[in-house]
Amino acid sequence: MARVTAPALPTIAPVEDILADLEWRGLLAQTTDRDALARDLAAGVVTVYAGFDPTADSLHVGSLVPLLALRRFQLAGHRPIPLAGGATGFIGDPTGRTTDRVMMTPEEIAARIVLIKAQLERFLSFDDGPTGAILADNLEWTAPMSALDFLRDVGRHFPVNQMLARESVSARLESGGLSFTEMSYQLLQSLDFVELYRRYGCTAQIGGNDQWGNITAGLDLLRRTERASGHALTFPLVTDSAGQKLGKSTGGGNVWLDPSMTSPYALWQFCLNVDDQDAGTYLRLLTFVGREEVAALDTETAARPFARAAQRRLADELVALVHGADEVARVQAASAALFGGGALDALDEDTLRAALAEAPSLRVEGECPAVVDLLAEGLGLSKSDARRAVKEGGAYLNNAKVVDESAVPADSDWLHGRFLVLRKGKRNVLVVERS
RNA sequence: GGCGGGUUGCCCGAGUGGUCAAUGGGAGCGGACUGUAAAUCCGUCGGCACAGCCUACGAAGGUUCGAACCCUUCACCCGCCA
Repeated sequence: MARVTAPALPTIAPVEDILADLEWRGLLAQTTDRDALARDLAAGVVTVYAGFDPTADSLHVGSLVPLLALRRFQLAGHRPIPLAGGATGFIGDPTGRTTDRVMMTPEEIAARIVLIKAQLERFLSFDDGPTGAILADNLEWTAPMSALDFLRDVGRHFPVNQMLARESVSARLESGGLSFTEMSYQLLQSLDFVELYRRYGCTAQIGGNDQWGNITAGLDLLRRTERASGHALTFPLVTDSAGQKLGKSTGGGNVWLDPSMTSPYALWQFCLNVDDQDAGTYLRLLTFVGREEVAALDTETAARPFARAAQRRLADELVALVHGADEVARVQAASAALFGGGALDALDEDTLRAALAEAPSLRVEGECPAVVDLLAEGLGLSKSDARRAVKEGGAYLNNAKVVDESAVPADSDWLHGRFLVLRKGKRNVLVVERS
């Protein structure tokens, strides 16, 4: 039996020095005493945690930075703890916000936590060994605590003048103030660090650079209550070359990990459309591809930008990481079919069917609606938007421009008698199937 | 509790009785150019049964032939005072 020749995705390049690797990837913004951290990492298993608040029903591509960083630590022989913010999600982190968060009901948060936890579990190995990951939820130790205990045991250690000085708080004071509830966020996060230390000997917390204040607050609390010292490590806040936060699609929406919110196809397309100058950066941040290979891809992209080698690799790696290697081939086939540029009637039925599963699609029965209605329905546009697309010459039926706003697909338009490929602009494709 | 300021479309932000679906900027979308990239230029940018109609300027009432704009009450935010 011949071995399967398809490359094993995702690629996991071996790493000798975790800190050096993080630095090369552009994942090191600040650390507390770096030499001490390096010594601890070299001396044995270090338990590292990162927190994930349930701000939506799914994590998004941006959340992958800390999550994959946990995995990087695990691969380097350390124990990762992904922490779901069942309690902190209640409060809402004021960091980087100018107004109060909208409070969610406990039921909403609980439902979200279930979803988030399932996603956190996908990226780490939860074996019984010394580096097996531990899934934690800060509601576990926060919920049983009384308000009095909290104020006495935790609040006591927080000088208000220091809290006020923190960037996340002072920024809010400038822009209209914040509630006591929100200001308490840093106490909760600090308590998490201490609890994870007590329970699992966790001595390091990682997060975005905007979390620096919250993380060091935790270190302070750890020192005061446990007389223990820990480490903080933050990543630079990643933005693309246009200053957008990582993981925002061109449409402005988040690129989610949940396939029902962002399809594998959409994720792959998102990667393929990454700016040339961001592709290498993303490869470093969001994949485990090694140094030499990334350098080669950078060179290749600079030499033949139109081939988008880095973007393609990023797309393959990320889809494999998030949705599994099996999904990659399907998505590639769908993308090739829909963007092949050739005559669509040359495509075979199987390819079209595959595209149907990956790309936005629509099923019609009986009489076929007008092109405008199909676009609106299938791509989630308003009728006005769809009509406008036609008016502006941006609507295509089987790669032919649609000029008439009231056009209805003719019988001869159906590929293989049952498929239509509609497009709005260059990259929004819709496959329609009739039964 | 008192006084003052504020609440406009996805965001910022003009407008202060008719000419306002509401100036401008950003984001987004479409086109041209390309490589499903960037930059640039042009267009577009509430909804719909689309040469028209409907809904909108925090909420509810009122004045008026006519209100985002004037009045009243309410909600929320900010500042100062208690």
